[in-house]
Amino acid sequence: MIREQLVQVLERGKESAIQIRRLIDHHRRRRRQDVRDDHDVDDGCLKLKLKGQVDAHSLEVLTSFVTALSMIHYNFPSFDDHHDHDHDHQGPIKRPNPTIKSRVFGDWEAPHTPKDPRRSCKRRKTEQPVEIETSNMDDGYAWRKYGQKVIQNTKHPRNYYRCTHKTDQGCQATKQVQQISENPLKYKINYHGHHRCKNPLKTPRVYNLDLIDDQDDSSKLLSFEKLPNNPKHGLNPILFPSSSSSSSSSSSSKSTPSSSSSPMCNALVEKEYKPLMHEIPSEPSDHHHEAYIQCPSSSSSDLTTTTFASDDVISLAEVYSSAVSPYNVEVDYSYMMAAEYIDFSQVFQDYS
DNA sequence: AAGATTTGACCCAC
DNA sequence: GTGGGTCAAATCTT
Repeated sequence: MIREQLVQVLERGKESAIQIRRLIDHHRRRRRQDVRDDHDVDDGCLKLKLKGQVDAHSLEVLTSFVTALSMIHYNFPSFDDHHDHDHDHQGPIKRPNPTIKSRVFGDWEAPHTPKDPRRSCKRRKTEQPVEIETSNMDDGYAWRKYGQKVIQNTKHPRNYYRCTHKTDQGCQATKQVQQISENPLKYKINYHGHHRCKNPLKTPRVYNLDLIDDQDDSSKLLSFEKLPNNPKHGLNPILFPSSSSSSSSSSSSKSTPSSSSSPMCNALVEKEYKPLMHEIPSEPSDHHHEAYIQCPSSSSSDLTTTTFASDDVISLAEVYSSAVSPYNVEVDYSYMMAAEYIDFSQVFQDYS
């Protein structure tokens, strides 16, 4: 059973990787064609659109890996042992005896000693951190700073963050952020542990996605913001076509999503919108809503349900990902991992 | 007042 | 003994 799920998750990642390849090839061909035909090419617009599409697919690839690894770590803890021994060239890790120490999502907890409460929090990190370099400090998660340390041979101090939900939900995710000396505009971020909290994201996210219908040029974003013209349920799911040519016309008479803080938002939300989703009228909640999701290309009977926070602005891809996740609810949140984790500078080098 | 940040001290691995 | 990760009280911010 686990094996099938694992294959399924990885297959999805593979499919998305193929899509990325196709998108880039398609973009290259189209560009060559435009140059050959002597057409004016709005390169900036094209690049933005391609980036959005690649963003979405790369998110799926990343999610596939994260989900698969989580499944492996969770279901095959013995695999971790072999894995560590194989890759640790400094000799075998002195791992505590599992019979007396508990395993918590890849980290080994020290035994609890009431005399020294601090010691119970010390643990040996056996899991390799995920290391990225980025100029964007904000990865969308809610972090709380708990320390700062001057590290040898570095110009800037290292900052330590833990998930905001460590205390209320026991989330083990932490990250270390350090400014890179050679390039102060960039940060090296090490992520430790996985988010196990129910609501890891601090703000709604917006992605520019064109992956629902390749012929249709529009991206589709769903807003769950409360609008005055729908007082009954307080929910007004909206489909925003995003094939905008001008930059900012958020002053549209119609409503815009609540997460206007997103830099992509104004560019995306412009033209008239039309309802796509049908909310479930029963039990409206202040915080979460269930919603029927209908794929534009599917028949009307083909509906799935999912739940999102009332002020979420999310992409259809996230909805689909959430709805079809074969694993469990925890995994669903990994679909919302920050797209910024991927460095696209290489991908788009060709087009700059 | 509650939540976030700062910062010196503590603790563990090396 | 030292460096780095974490704690927790004090302080700041909202």
